[in-house]
Formats: sequence, structure tokens, C-alpha cells
Amino acid sequence: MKQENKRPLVILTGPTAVGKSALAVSLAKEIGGEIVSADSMQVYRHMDIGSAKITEEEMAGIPHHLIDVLEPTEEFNVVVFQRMAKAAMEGIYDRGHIPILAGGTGFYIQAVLYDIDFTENDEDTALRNALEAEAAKHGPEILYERLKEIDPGSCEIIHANNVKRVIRAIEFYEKTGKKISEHNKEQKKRVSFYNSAYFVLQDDRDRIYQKIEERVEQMLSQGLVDEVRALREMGCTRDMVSMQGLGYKEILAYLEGEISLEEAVYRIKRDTRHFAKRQLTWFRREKEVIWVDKREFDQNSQLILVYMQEILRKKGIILQ
RNA sequence: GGAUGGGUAUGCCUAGCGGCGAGGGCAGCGGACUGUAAAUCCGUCACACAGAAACACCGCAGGUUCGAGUCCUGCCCCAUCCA
Repeated sequence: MKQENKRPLVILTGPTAVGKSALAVSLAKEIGGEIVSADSMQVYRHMDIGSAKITEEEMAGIPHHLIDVLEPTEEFNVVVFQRMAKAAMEGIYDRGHIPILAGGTGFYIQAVLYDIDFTENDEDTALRNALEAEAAKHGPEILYERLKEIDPGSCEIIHANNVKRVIRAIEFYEKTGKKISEHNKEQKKRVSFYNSAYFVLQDDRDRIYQKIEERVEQMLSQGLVDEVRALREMGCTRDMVSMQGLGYKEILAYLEGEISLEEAVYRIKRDTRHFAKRQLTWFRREKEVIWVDKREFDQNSQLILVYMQEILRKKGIILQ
């Protein structure tokens, strides 16, 4: 398909706490956009403070999709995300608007942008659990050896200690009879499915870290502990996907008397920093990204907006 | 003033009790990622050289020893306790 025949898609991402949400709203206003959240935690209801969820007021009338659509007890993953995001985008196109995929989960963005094919296979938690138990009992090598026999290609890519990915590779083979290493090789060749602009908002590392620090403190004063306590009373446990979120698993550990509040806060800050770093690593690897460094715009979001629109115009994503 | 414990690499904590070109953890930094991704995992971390050559002040200065982070003496800091 020729570039101009593809449908438009704007992506706005970047490390946590750089200021994506606000910028996304401003951009949406300018270009007639609607926002599709690419965030693995903001999908959950009752998880407002810890996920730094955008407020109704901050949305300023711009429609936001994939926020507050699941209960914390429900499972969420890329496949579900992909399905929901595509559905939301259809609606946006129907309304003649431009979807703005905004959020920090690079993997989710990739799934939509390249329309990655996650070969349908029923998730087999029984198999996963069995494999996990095996690894826990006999060590991760045992699964790795097994993978070596069915899909040696994967062994070259996946480290033996990365049990989750080793399990997925085995599961993939068990369910489809195909090798995930080959499947992935195919998927990697894909090019953007849309006429897209992939903006990554960037800033000075120290500034990001400082904002993380401030944000965590703010969450605490907004009542993060109470929020988690309420979730716990609702029956949320640490093995749920939702409770793997930063801020949630640590506060749960505190509420269960495992660690002090001080330790929990320390870990949230530290792990959020690590997270921001991992996000940057991810975006550096993506080929089509357009880095938007706030330092180059004197932190002025107005200038950034002008710059982004200029690019969108050049790409034919917006007219005028 | 006295007692006791301690000071380990230009970030922090810690192992070490005569053979150490000093072990580990954290932070930091880099990387991977295609159905848990705010997850999971890997690498690096004084500098330089590489394997008969190189040599970071293991608080500082001496001493014992073939050999000292490790033992002895003195000094300087820190912590706690007693006056």
C-alpha cells in the first residue's frame, strides 16, 4: 500500500513522567485527535493514583480510549490491548478524527503500529504454571534444554535465566507446532501499517529522575496507600497483572508487613527510574522514531507543538 | 579525658583474620524484548596491560615478616558508652 493511502496515526510516547499526557491533549486539540492510551496500568479502574492516570479535568474534553475499561482482577496483555486499540481506532476514523496513541508501553505501541500477528492460541495457564513449577524446582536450565530441542533458534536469542520468555517459546511451540523464533523473524520484517509519526518525548535524564521522585511523593500525599488498601480489600493479590504495577506491588508488600513503608517508597522510586531507562532503551531501538527533546525547545510545549505539527503536515497526516 | 567498635577501591553498604593483581550487594550506565512488558532477563562498573608482566594510598605514618587489607606502634577521623 502506498504511504498516502495508509490511514493516519500519531504516536506520542517517552519515558514515564516526561509529560506525555498533557502534550497529547494539547496536540489532540490542535489536530482534531482522539487519544488511545497505550498504558498497561491506566486501563484499570480504581487504580488512579499509582498509575498517574489523567483526570477528567486534564482530558479537557478530548476523548480518551482504553482508560478505566477493566477491573483490576481482569487480565490484560498485548493481545487484548491490540484488539481494543484497533476497535477504538476504527471508531475514531469513522468520526473523521486522527488517533493519537499516547502512553509509555513500547511493546503495545509496536503491536499496533506494525499490526503484529499474535498467532491465536488459547492461553494455557495450566501449562505455564506447570513449566514455572518445573523451573522453580529444578532450575531454569531444565526448560532451556527442552527449548533447545524444539527450537534451537530461540535459545540463541533468549537467555536461559529468562524463564518467562523461555516458557512462552515452549508454549508457542506446543500450541502452534511452529517455532517462535521463526515467527518473530517474520514479524520483524513488517513495516508500519499506518501513515504514522512516532514521536518520542525526551528530556535530560536527571530531570526525569527528579520528576519521578516528585511524582512518587505526590502519589503518597494523594493517598496511594489508601488506594492500594482498598484494592486489597477488593480482593486484589500480587499475582494479578494489575498488581504488578509500580507502586502497587511495593505498597502491597508493605501492607502485608513484609517491608517498611520507607523501603516500599525507596523501591518505587528506584524501580520507576529503572523503568524509565528501559523505556528509553526500547525507543532507541525502534527505527522510525522522531525524537523530541524538550531541552531543544527550552521546555516550551508551545514550540514543541508547532514542531510536531510541521512534521505531521509534511507527512500528510494533517492538511493545511 | 577514658572504654569499646569501626574506617575496604574519586557514589553508597559490606566480605576479608598472613599469599589479594581484594569477593559480594546497591546505585549508576549500556543492552535484550513480538501473549504477564510498570513484567522478565543480560552485560558493565578504578585505570591500564594482558598471562613472567603489570603494580590503586584497603584512614595516615612507621614497624614485624619471604610476603600485610589482614599482626604491632603512633597519629587522624567516625559511632556508641562512661566520666
